[in-house]
Amino acid sequence: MKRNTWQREAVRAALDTAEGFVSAQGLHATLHATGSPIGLATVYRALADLAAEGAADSLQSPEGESLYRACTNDHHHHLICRNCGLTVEIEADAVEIWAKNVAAEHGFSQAAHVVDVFGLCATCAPVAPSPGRFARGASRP
Amino acid sequence: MKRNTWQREAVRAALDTAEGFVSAQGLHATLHATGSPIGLATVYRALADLAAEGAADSLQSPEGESLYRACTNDHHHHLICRNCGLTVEIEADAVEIWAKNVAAEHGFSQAAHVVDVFGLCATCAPVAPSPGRFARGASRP
DNA sequence: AATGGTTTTGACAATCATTATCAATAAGCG
DNA sequence: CGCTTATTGATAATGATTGTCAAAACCATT
Ligand SMILES: [Zn+2]
Ligand SMILES: [Zn+2]
Ligand SMILES: [Zn+2]
Ligand SMILES: [Zn+2]
Repeated sequence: MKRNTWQREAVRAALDTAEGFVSAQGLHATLHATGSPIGLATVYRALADLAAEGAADSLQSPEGESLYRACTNDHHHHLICRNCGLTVEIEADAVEIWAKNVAAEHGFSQAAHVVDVFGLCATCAPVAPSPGRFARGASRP
Repeated sequence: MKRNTWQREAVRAALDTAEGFVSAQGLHATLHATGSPIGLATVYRALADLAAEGAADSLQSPEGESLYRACTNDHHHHLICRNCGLTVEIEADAVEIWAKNVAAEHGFSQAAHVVDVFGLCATCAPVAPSPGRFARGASRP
């Protein structure tokens, strides 16, 4: 049976207040900064649970770090500024259908997909195009 | 000045012969198995260079490992069996257009995108019920 | 409220991919 | 052939994530 602990609530609350995607380490630091004595491993576990039960959305930064965000419970994707981390939720029914079809056409089942768009937001576009946190890994367009 | 070494050629050749995406560690193991004394760090560096100059395509497995593949120089995406690693190149003009549009609509520039579909291939579907390796990372479909 | 079986926590060690070091090597050039 | 300098590679270091396991917390039940 799944039990309710203040730790899990703390992580859920911290996720809700967080702006954009955050890492487990980042969330743990934030929680500590607000006085919470929660353990790092617990943050990892709570985030994994939240993602597994659909309460959190997760993706991997191009550097390989797992990032989490409170999920609105409906499937969507993200448009992420690689300089400042600004994240916009986007829906794309056409992509959903395409992904489902392309998997089926090749005999694949249990298909999931990774669809994320990285770019420079309107605010960051003018400034120096320094290779920020999200600078590596994406397929070249 | 960039120099030509047999190590870089070995990595390039190994990438060309590799089936589907391979990790740096995997390529290094393969090279060793064929008698090459190339160092692990060198494989990492060569792969990073190849990816940077567009000769290799890279993506991250749901487990966070960086995978590489010889790039055919034209933009495409991949349908990957999460059990055996079978990879199918897929093209999706609709997705390309969508990605470009959604970025523009939100004022994003220099947009790149990550679009990959993971699933179980026809061969692996009957024998792999465990969702283990994909429990984390990708957006839920 | 007290009990007790079970789950969860958390400090710490362990793992594992990747990167940094840095002396030794070798590519390219004249 | 020698020189300059990029490159290599053994190894240490890093850093995120996971495993361990005794102690603490949860919660149904008494
Ligand atoms: Zn921005
Ligand atoms: Zn989707
Ligand atoms: Zn397969
Ligand atoms: Zn594309």
